[in-house]
Amino acid sequence: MTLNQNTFTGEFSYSLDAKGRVNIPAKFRNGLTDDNEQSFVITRGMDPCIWVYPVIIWQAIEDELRKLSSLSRLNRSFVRSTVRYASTVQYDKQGRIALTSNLIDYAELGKEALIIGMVNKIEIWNPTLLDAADQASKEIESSEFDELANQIIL
Amino acid sequence: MTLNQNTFTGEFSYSLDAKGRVNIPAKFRNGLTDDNEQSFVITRGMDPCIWVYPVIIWQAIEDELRKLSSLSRLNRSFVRSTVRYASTVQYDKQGRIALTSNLIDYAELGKEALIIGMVNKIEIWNPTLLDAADQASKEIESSEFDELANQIIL
DNA sequence: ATACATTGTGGGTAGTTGTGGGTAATAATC
DNA sequence: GATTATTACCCACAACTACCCACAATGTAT
Repeated sequence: MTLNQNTFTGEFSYSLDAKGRVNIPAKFRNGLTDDNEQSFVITRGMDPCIWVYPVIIWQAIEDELRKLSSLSRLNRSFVRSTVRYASTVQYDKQGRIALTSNLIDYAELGKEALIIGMVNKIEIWNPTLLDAADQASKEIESSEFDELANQIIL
Repeated sequence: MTLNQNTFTGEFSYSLDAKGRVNIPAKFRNGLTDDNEQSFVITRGMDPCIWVYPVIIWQAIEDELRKLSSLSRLNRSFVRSTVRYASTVQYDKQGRIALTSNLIDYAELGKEALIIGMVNKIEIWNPTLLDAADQASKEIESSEFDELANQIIL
């Protein structure tokens, strides 16, 4: 089955082990192109979660960042904040990646972890925090969602 | 018979088996173009039912979502809510797809399932819930239907 | 009306996937 | 340099999923 490559959808409930490892769902691993060499870049998300990019996709982001002039203070600050917590990880023979303690703290991860496909990247959430985020957005966004939904035909 | 491809109409009453599989009506399978590789994307409907898209149609949606920048909180939230429950499934040699327990719960499916063609997608309903939805809409919509009917030539 | 093909339903089996933990190699600390 | 902590690699089990075969009911053609 040749679907879109390096593309992720769906939600999975997995667990962090004592060593801070999480499984990458088999469906996601199988969708990875070979040039990624079983590797992802993990970094802080803009929400309180961990973002996981295929290295190939991440390289494109790096290229964009490279174009931003360091003369601007805003640019420097933006580049720093996106790159600062990023590291490359390769999954082991069981399909797991090791998260850094820094990122685990940031996303407030306990034993449970929700893994969510976000098209071009993956998010790792503390289920409780995601619920809270869902609630918060539900009230605000329903009308704005309608507007977006009008642009994209479901 | 060469009707419109990837297009679905009609209602079928099928059953879920113990493993959570449903048959896709033969008429729907035969209408699928080959580039779908016998596969659909299943996800939450906006009503309490399951939406089933031919992968080709879904890929167009994904491409739209990919264009939305993750810098906007609204966009992140929108992408997450659309993609979160979506997964690709391929039907087996008997023409069945396996539903996820998540979606079965959401649509409150028991043994009976109503499968309804919705032109560019398919809906899977709990018959009881569909009756209820029918009742609820009957009262409200008849006048609004008239308005829509003026835009679309039947 | 009969024979044949197709379609829907059920279940068994083998392979895959998630999870836990053990051991060796590397790095950090005193 | 010795000891401890951390990281990477390997193996093992249990749960789940995908694949296969079988049968019954329905529809179609001769």
